[in-house]
Amino acid sequence: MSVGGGRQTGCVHVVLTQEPAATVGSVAVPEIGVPDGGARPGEPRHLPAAHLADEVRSAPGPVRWTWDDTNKWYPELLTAGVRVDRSHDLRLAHAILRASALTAGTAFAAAPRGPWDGLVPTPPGPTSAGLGREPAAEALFELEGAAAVRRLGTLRPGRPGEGRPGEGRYGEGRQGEGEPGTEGERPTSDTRPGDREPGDRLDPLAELTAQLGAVAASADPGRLRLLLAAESAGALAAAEMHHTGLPWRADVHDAILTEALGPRPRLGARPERLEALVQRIRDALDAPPTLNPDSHPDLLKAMEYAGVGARSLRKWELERLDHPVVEPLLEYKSLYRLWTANGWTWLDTWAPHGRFRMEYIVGGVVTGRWASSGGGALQLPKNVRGAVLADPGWTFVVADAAQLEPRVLAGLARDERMAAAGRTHDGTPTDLYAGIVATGAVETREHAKVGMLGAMYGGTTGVSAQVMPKLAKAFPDAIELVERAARAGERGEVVSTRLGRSSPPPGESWASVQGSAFDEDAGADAQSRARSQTRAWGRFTRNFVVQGTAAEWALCWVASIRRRLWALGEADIEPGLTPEPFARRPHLVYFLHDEVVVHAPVALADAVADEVRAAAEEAGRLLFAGFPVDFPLSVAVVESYADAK
DNA sequence: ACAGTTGGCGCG
DNA sequence: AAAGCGCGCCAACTGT
Repeated sequence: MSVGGGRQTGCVHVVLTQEPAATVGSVAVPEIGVPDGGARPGEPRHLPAAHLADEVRSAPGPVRWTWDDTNKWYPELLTAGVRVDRSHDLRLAHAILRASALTAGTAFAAAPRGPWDGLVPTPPGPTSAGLGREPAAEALFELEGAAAVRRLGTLRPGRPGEGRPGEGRYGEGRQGEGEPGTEGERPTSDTRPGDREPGDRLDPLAELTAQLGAVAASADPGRLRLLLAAESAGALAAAEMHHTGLPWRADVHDAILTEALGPRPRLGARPERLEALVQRIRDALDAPPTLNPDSHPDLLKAMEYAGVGARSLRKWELERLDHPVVEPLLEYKSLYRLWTANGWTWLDTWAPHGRFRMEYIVGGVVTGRWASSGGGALQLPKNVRGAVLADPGWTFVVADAAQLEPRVLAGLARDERMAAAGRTHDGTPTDLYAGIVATGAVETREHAKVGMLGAMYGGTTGVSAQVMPKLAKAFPDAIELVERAARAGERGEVVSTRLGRSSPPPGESWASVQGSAFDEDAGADAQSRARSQTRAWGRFTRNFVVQGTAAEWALCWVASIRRRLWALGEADIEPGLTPEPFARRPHLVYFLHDEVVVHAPVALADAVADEVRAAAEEAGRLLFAGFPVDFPLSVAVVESYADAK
């Protein structure tokens, strides 16, 4: 493939652009950080969409495939059995670079809103949008060009269980900048469909050039470069996990449900175990058969009438009461949750053919964590994890980072004492909370844990508040870092993670609430509202630096695991249900903030475990080079996810 | 009839 | 013990 004049040693960007006539043009520019800093595009080549997989497969050297949105391109390539090694997701990179404090003052940050601002993520899975596979798509491309691409990006193949939850999450257009800052409001964005002009068109090459310029001009190009590479690698991993899916045994899931709830009921009916509990609840409350336990107002009224003395239905509050209704009600709530959130309907909708194909939204959380849409990929309850069973001849390597956030805090603050608490005298990594106890700072592991959580979340009450001063004395650097982040947030300032992802500014209504508190005639309630809002934002920024940096560690970890697993090569094994290009290779199947699950041929399990550990060390080095903080994992090789930990 | 909010709980 | 961070999802409820 002729990738143009920018080709040097190392990695080039190849920019994929959707052309109006359903062709794919590719353009090459020098990699980030070439001496002149400029982008020198090669001649664009136009080729039929159907040829792209071959193009990628036969790329002669290291290429960073650069595209507007990973999910518009990669699913089709995976379906064709082609894996991409490196990528640059312009949408994700744009969002980071626009907000980062490291690029403040660059032309990129100062530019007015454009078509790349607030793009709505494309859902995963092969769709008509990327490569124009479907005839209808091609026709539209010819008619309307890029505008049609965007519209088609919102279409998706039908699924079992139409009208599935979360459908409205994806859509045309862009997201607004968001106006966070009203009381209790989180800094997430609202969709503002329709505010893109019809003539707007994404120009990936121009955007890449602008992004490379912003990185080069930033306060720390190295960190941003790492962040963008990790974010994009995460997008590849997420698309691959959707492609392969998480092994899911419907028969085992059904057995779990039947055991807990009774046999699957006819549509619209309660399972028999739930029905029996409803009877017990009604009896205990002396309530009529019309009492609907799913209606909070109804139930609270009936409980008040029966003199139970509950003012809410929260589990922890019910547990404190002494009344015959408590036990059946708590059990009902728990089983009801299983039934509605992860019952037979969920199984049919999300894991119909031996795989749960989760939809991750990379960068979907302000802190940089992944979000998910539909299926609740990040909330898989422990009681159904037994259905996650490896294919015959395969096994799972499950790994999670031990005490990730406090260790990240130690690294961020370069707190040598806290880092040292995470290992024994001979340097072996150990339980960080036990290590904190060993320093004499606090008395019990539970105190160490609650204290650290309080420090990172902004806890102000209970044990957490009691222990904090002790921690501050023993680990002044770490505590100082989160306290400073909190104070910055209270002043309305932006804070940043290790690699340069920055928190959103508080927003206009925040300022107006603050302003009204300073009025001459400000009432006490206005002042207290402002104060409470200020503190809430401080807790947000306090947590942002830790949670966000932990997310960066996890991104680097996943990126490294992904690369290392591929390097392990193929095993001599029956593919099972896993599609190419992973049919005979170990591959990531699940990611949960600080935990991964790798589906691996049994013969490779030990090698996989080694690579996962090596990847954790690599992630630590990438973020905190030269600072001695460890990121130990607990690793288990198991047939069932339920058996991990 | 439909969209947005609320209370509650699942996960880290 | 039950609040301090970040989410998604459900059903019921509220607003239009």
